Amino acid sequence: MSESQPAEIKLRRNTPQRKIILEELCAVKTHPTAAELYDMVRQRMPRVSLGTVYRNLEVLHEDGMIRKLEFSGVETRFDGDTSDHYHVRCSGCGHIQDVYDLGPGGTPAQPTELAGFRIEGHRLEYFGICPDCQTQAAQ
Amino acid sequence: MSESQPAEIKLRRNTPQRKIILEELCAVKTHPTAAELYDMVRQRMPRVSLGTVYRNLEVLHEDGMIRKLEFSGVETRFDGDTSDHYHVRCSGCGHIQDVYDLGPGGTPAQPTELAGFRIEGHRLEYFGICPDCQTQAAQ
DNA sequence: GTGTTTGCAAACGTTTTGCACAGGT
DNA sequence: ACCTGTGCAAAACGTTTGCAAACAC
Repeated sequence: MSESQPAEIKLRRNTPQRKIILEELCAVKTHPTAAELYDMVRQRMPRVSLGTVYRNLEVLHEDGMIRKLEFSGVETRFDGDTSDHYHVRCSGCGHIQDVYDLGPGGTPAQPTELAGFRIEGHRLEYFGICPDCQTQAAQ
Repeated sequence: MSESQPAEIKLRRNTPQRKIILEELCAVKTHPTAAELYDMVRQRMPRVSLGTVYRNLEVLHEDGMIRKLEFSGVETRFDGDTSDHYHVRCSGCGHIQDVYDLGPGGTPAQPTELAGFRIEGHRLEYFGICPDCQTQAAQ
């Protein structure tokens, strides 16, 4: 309800769980799912729960510490690299690769090759606040 | 496994269920979820099942009759309009609006306004076949 | 007749949640 | 002391699937 622009900073306790989850995520160049991260964290902290991993990933995302890769149709993956880049996903094995350079123009106009991938297509989706919700928020 | 380029046409039986599902989807300019479509179809065919709706939406999508809007993080929505266009999704209410013109350049470079929406961001994701899977497929 | 499609219900995998307790500040 | 964060387990959610019967061709 009270989602303001600068995303009011919430008070956070600095728990070892959150610290380890972030460390593990930042330590890899893969883009693990919550379950994969859960396995990684469990090696250092055996009694951690999957719910905690989910809750902390959400918190870290809210605070802009990590990126959430909600690739359509498949499980969410997470990225400790918050720098500006895009992703290619393999339709075959699901592997996700970082893309830092979209090539000349930087348009979505379908490149045929990207980071060695044979590109089949792309998805460009915008999100924002619709006219109705803007009106409602103004009150 | 055998996903060839021209997508070999499968033999389809022309069932009333499939016909009605397609009709209902094409009749609206909204982008209904499978469950919403299920409700719509049920008014004309009370005994239809949700599984049938899902199966037929998949079939219609395979055959290129409809578009699947796998907006990240939320349930899949469907679009009877197969023409080339993009979508904006409202972060507030979830409403999805068609966008036929991305504006000058047609780049993802964040427009601040689109179809009356105040744009907060965009997501551009590519999909294709990774080098490893290409090698594997070549054999 | 044959093989696809259906309705039904149960299963699936991911994510979220309720709860009582532990622990950071 | 307060109140956020935790582990645990169960629930919720959207979607898929197994099956026997029904139906299109």
